[in-house]
Amino acid sequence: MPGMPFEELARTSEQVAATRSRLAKRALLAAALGRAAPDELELVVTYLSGTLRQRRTGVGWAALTDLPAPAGAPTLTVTEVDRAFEAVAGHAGSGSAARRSQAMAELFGRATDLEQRLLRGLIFDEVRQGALDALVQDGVAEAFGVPVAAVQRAAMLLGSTPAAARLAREGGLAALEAVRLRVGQPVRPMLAASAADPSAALLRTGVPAVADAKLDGIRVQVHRDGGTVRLYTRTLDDITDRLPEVVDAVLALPTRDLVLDGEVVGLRPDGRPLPFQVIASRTATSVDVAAGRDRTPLRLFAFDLLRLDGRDLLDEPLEARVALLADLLPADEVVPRRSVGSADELAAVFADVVAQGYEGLVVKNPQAPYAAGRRDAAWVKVKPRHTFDLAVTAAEWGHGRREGWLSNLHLAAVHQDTGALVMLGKTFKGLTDQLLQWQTEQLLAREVRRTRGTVHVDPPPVVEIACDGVQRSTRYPGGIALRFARVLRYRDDKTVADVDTLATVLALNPLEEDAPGSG
DNA sequence: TTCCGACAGTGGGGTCGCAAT
DNA sequence: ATTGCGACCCCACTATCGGAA
Repeated sequence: MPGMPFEELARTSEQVAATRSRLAKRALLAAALGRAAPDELELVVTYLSGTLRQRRTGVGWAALTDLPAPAGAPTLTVTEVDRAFEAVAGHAGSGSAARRSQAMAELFGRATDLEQRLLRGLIFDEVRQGALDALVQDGVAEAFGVPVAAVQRAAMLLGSTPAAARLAREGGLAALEAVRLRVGQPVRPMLAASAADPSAALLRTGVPAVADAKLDGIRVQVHRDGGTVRLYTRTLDDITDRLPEVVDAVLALPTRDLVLDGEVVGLRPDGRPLPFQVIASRTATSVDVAAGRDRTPLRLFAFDLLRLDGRDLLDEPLEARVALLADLLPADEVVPRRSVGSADELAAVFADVVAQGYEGLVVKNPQAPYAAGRRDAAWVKVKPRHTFDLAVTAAEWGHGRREGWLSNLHLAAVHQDTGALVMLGKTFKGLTDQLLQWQTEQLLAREVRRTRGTVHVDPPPVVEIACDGVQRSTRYPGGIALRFARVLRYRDDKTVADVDTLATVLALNPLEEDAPGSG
């Protein structure tokens, strides 16, 4: 059994990239899926989604310098490519970078030019063919003659589109519909769309609505099976070992098995949430967890219940799941929430939670079942928006569809004492194509200096910037950086004399609290 | 015919673990 | 001991296609 040529996938990817029609992309994907051998289907699904099966390979750009020239003729199979990545992933750690480079050189040396391009795309997560997991699910549905919704649901419950594809091929619709939520098998989380303000959110969810306080922490999915608890992140990574205090809290619940969805945060003595950075530090490390737990204890705030003591709740309406959650958990282990019946009421709740230090609200349709993805916007998040006028001191050339345009702007405030410009971060968000073109012309006309990839300008134009807040930074001279900055508009009526000061930006969030445990 | 939901793309800052220096 | 790389946590926004209205 020779196996599917990798070249065939490379050619499919090239063709998918070449058309903008989604229907045409879907047809190309379906054709390739239909040609895959049974034991290679999951790999084909993975590669056509633009990803590798191995979550971490340890291979980055440093390991891909000095690659051999492309092979003249294709010989690689899909399975051989997977084996090569499995080998380097296997000795990421014990092996040396040199060993990984060597293995990659061997793989690339056997790949044609077209294949090398796909390999690079898979490694760097930039295949850019205009099709990712969602479109591949469409392709799976077409290839095996099943409804897309069934593929989506099975992929959600299995946490895997390749696994859903295998079921679709082997057992059709019946096999897909037989998939059930299993304790210990993380499911893809339901996501929220976003809205500019509370009333806009309410227009999408309808009235009445459930308004949950939005906590700025780490999303965690909890699975308990008797005495065993597992915790998973949004991308379904297992972080159980990093949060023993959360495990203990779940074990203390009067239940045999459950699956619930929530946010992990830490609280200050006054009950207000800790900054995101502090929480991220705790959840990102598995070294000396006990010390971290003592210094910064974290807590789970649940907001949804997917299963309780053998009973599947995914298809129950939110209000029923929420009621069961309230019965099961102490009030201080559930996200603060209110039921609201009007836009005025919601606006008041929004002001209230923001004043209490929460990130905002997630407004929810009480009738909606639990379903992965953003479909139908049953959940809508709203956050307060802060704005500043800042100086654009430089801009970086864009990539991909922004090739040839100055895209990523360097933003600076004015120091209130010295008058010097202090860089606070960058942004490329909020720009229309028209604005990209316009700003490229404007900035080039002000060019004073150029370094690799960056054009420096003077005098700096002024932009109105929105952001979610500020955070500590070791990267920027002011010691702070903007969080989620985006361009609202250029202010041609303003000059650098009108730019906001560092003190003004800092006033948004004084960051006066020290690291927990230090005082 | 127009509208709008879903999707992909373009990247941002911070933090950690680990290997190389 | 420090630095650089890779991975992954949080995330906003625009353009586009194609089905819905």
